[in-house]
Amino acid sequence: MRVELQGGEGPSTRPADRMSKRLSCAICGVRDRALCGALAPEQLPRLNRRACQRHYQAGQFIAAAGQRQDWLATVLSGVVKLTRTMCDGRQQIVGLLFPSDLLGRPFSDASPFGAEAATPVELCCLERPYFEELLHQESGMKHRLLERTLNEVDAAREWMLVLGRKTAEEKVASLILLMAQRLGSRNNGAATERPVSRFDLPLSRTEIAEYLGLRIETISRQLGRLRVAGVIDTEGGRRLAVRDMGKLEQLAGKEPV
Amino acid sequence: MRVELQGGEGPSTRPADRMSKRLSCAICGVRDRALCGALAPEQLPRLNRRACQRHYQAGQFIAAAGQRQDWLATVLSGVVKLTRTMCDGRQQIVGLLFPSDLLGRPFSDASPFGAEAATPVELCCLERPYFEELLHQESGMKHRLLERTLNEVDAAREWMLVLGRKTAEEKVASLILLMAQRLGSRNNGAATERPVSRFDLPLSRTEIAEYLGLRIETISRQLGRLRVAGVIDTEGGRRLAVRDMGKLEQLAGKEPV
DNA sequence: CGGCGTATTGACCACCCTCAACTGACGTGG
DNA sequence: CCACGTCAGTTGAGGGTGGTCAATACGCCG
Repeated sequence: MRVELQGGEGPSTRPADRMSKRLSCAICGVRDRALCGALAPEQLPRLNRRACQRHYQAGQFIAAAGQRQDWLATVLSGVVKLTRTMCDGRQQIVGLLFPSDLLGRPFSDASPFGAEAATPVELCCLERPYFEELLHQESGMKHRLLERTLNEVDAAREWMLVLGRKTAEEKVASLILLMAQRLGSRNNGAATERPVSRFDLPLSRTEIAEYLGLRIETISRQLGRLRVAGVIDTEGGRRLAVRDMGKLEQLAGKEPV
Repeated sequence: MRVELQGGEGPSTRPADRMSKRLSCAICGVRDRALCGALAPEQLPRLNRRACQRHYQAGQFIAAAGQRQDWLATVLSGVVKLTRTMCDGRQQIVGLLFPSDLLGRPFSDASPFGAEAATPVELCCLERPYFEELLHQESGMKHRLLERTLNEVDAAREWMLVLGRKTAEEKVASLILLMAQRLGSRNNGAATERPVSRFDLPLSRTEIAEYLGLRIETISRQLGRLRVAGVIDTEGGRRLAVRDMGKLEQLAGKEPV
């Protein structure tokens, strides 16, 4: 198989599909941060033609655990949760994907984890064989994937500390902090942004509990405690405002150094 | 910087260092599984000259969290634990490295995790700049690293289920199962081997507790329960024998499918 | 308004933590 | 040779955090 990508066709000769505007890499909001940001602008039109957009409603399944998945995707908008379920129904959220993150397990047909839309989600999908061939030809893209994956290992291990050693209060505080960091104003997903102090939680109480290894009632109680302590404000079910970021970090058990 | 690797010098012309035998890639027991297994045999002598072996006793620190680490290494023998510590002393083991695993965080000076020898450890070290340059030149090696890192993400996420959702008994059973899988007879570290039913735990009770998010007393009690249930035998502190592997898997909450 | 799903609050309790004492192996030194 | 200290592991008693079950409140929509 040979992926043709170099022969950048001239401008304004793109195929006459009506959806091309919605798929255009040129105006893609996450390209600079996604894997495809490693490609040169001339390569985009061809990539564009192989990409296909998919939409999911909140709660919809994107991929089942252990199932064969014949495409991979970049998250364009929304939040995707990766889950692991035991046979008796106990479930753990093992990761969250934000815009620009890659969904899918390269070089392996089936992932042991399920993927589910936590909010409405837009994906930009590529067929698996095409995607993997692209990786082999574009070493810059492969390098980006490697860096991303290394960061994900670090993040997963960091979360192991949360799950294994923190109290319920620290867990909830850690989650709020994580959300405040990743839900940057417009550039959702960037980790380096300054934390935002007012946002909608992309997860229900049940999902928060599944991410923190707690029960839903415990989440409610701890959020209540944080509210009466003046650390946060909760307005309705999902709207949340951080009143005292320093205190929140302290409660999350963040290292001083 | 240009890493010279291709010019394979002829046989029997190797430099007259007295330690070369102990460093020889030719007789290295983990090469086929380690990153350097992606290199052609002709490339080994030069790699050999840049590699340096280090030894650690059990309990010795290899790298401190947040500290700059100017080399990376392949684990030749022994078990390395990766730890994350909170300012009040609570500690979580976030990963274990077995022979052939890579120690260190490529493309980033400092890792947020500490590395400590759980058993006596032998490392095969390369300077960071040399290692990273090698990765750029040898795409096969880079690809191996990518696959390895993807597997590590999966393993870390799998462990998040253990930490977040399993009971103490299931946690201990899961750990024994993990050890039985990774401590293969001679090829320590290979994940695909059939589980071995008799081995020495590479971790103390305290370390097991730190890996499972439990207390040392709970470990003792759960091991006791597994022993009276006839699932395992404990002979002295660390020697352990699995009497009923099926029951152990069941207790670990392993999915049937 | 009534029905439904999600979130909150309360009462009770179990699992695991905490603290403490004890055992056994090992090494040192009188 | 045994006394002694140390360290890792075991065992026991009691308590606290978070789980469980149930009732209630709230938001959404027909």
